[in-house]
Amino acid sequence: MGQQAVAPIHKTHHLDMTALPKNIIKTISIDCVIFGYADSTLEVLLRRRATGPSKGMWSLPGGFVKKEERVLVAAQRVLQQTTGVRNTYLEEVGVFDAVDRYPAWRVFTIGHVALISPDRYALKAGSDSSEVRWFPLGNVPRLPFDHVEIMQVALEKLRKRVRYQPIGFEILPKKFTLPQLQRLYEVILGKDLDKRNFRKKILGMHFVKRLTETDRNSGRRPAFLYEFDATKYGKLQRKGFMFEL
Amino acid sequence: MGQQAVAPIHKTHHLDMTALPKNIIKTISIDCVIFGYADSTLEVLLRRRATGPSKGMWSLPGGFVKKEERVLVAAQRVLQQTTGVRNTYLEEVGVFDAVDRYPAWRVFTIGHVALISPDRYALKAGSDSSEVRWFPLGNVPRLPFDHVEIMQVALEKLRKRVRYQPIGFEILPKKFTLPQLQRLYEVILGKDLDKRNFRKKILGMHFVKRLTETDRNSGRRPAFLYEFDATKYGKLQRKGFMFEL
DNA sequence: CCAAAAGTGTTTATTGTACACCCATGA
DNA sequence: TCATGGGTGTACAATAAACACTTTTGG
Repeated sequence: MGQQAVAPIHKTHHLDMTALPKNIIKTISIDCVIFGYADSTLEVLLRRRATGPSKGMWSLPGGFVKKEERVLVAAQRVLQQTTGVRNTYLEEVGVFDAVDRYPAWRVFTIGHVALISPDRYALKAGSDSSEVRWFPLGNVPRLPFDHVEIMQVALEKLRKRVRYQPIGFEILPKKFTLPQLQRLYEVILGKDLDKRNFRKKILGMHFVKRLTETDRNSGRRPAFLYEFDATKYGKLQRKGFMFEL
Repeated sequence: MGQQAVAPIHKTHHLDMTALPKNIIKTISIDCVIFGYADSTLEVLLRRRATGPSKGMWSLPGGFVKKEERVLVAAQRVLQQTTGVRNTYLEEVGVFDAVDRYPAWRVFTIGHVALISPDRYALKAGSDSSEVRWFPLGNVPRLPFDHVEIMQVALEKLRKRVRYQPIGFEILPKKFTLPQLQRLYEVILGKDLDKRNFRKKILGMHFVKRLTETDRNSGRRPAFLYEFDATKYGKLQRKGFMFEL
C-alpha cells in the first residue's frame, strides 16, 4: 500500500519465460478484478497462473497490452483469454507502479473492475491459466504481487460507483424482487439498509417497474416481481445521480 | 475523446530525436496539468517544446518515466525539469492510451493535476522546454496530441476534488478573507455562489478560524482575515466530506 | 397457529436554497 | 454623501433517518 522502499530489481528470472508473444508491450499489463454476486455473497474471479512468475498461484486475471491495442480492448481480451469471460463492462481503476511489484522485470499494471453475474458466464481456463474459479471475498487465497492492493482499490471504486449509478441490470435475473435488489446493495456496500427507506429511494428513481406477478417459489410470502426500465436505467447510468444509503 | 480508428503508427519520425536519455521507459510518459489561481482567474502552465515531435508548440509539461522510478516521483521530476515548478501536490488523473496519440511511436501517458499559486513558484524553462508561461484558461493556444483532452479531464477531476476536500491552503496567502476564498471556489467551479450560504458551509466545517485583524488595504470596507486551522484542514483532506455547492 | 420474510407511512432532524438589508470604508 | 463590496439571519423546501405493525405464505 503506497510507497515502498526501492528493492533490487531487473533480476530477470529465467524461470520459465514460456515464449511471451512477440507483439506485446512488456512494460504495461492489465489486471482485472471481476466481482461476482451470487447467493448473497460477493465473489472474485481468480485463475491459477500457468506460466511466468508465481506460476501455480491463484491471481487476478491479467496479461500484457499489445502494441497497437487500446487499454480497454486489451482488458477485455486478456480477461477472455485467461478466464473465458467476455464482454463485460470494465472500468479503469488506476495505475499500479511499485518498482518491484513484478519480480521478473518492471511492469506497470492498469487495474480494471467489473461486477457480473457468475451464472451468465462459462469459465474456461485459457492461455496463461490452468484453472479458473470464483472465490467468496471472505475466503480469498494468498495472492502474488500487489494483487491484494488492486482488489481493495477496485472494491472501493465499485462501492463509490454504486452511489451514482444504478446497478442490478447485469447481475439480477430479468424479473427480480425488491428484497433481492436490496440484498445486492447490502452485500456490495457491506452494511444493512433500512427496508422502507431503500424502497422509497429505489422506487423514487423509477428505473424499476413493478409487474403483477409475484415470486411464488420463495417458500414464504411471495414478493412482487419487478423489471428494469431500460430507458430510465440507461439514462441514470449516463447522467448519474446522488444515492446516499 | 474515446475510441478512434487505428491509424498507421510506428512511423518513427527521425525529425530530431535529440538523444533521449538512456534510462527512460519509452512507452510511458507523464503529462502534468498545473492549474494556477491568480487575479481571480484560472490559468494553466504550459511550456514550449524544445525537442521531439511538435517542437516549437506550446504543450503540457511532460516527459518519460525512468526505469526505476515511481509514477508520482516521475511526475514531480518531469514537472521540475521542464518548468522549474517543484514540490506540488500532484494527483493522478488517468491513463491516456489512444494508439496514435503520439506521432513518433506508441506512448501511454499518465495525466496528473495540481492547483497551485503561481506567485509561489519561479518558472524556469528546463531540459525540453524553450519557454514556460501561464495561460488563462480562456486563452490557451493550440495544443499537440491529446493534450486538450487531458486538460479537460484534469479540470473535471479538480472540480470533483473541491467537493470532498478543502482547498485554499496551498493557494491563498496565510491570512485571507472569506470573499477571497469564495472567489477561489467560484472560479474553479465556474459558477457564482451565494455569499451567505457559502459562509455558513465554510464556517460550519471549522477548518478556518477568524482573526481579529481585518484586511485594510482593499480600498473598501475591510474584510475580516482568516487563517486555516492546519489540524482540521488536514483531517478533512484525508477523510473527505460532502460539499454540495 | 406459528415462523419467516414481505409489505407499508409517518414523524423528526438535517440540510439545501432562496432571499434583502445594513455597514464600513475611501474617494 | 455616494459607490462599493463586506457582513448578517430567516423561512421554506427537500432530503435523510428512525421507527413498528400487518400480511401472506408453507409447514
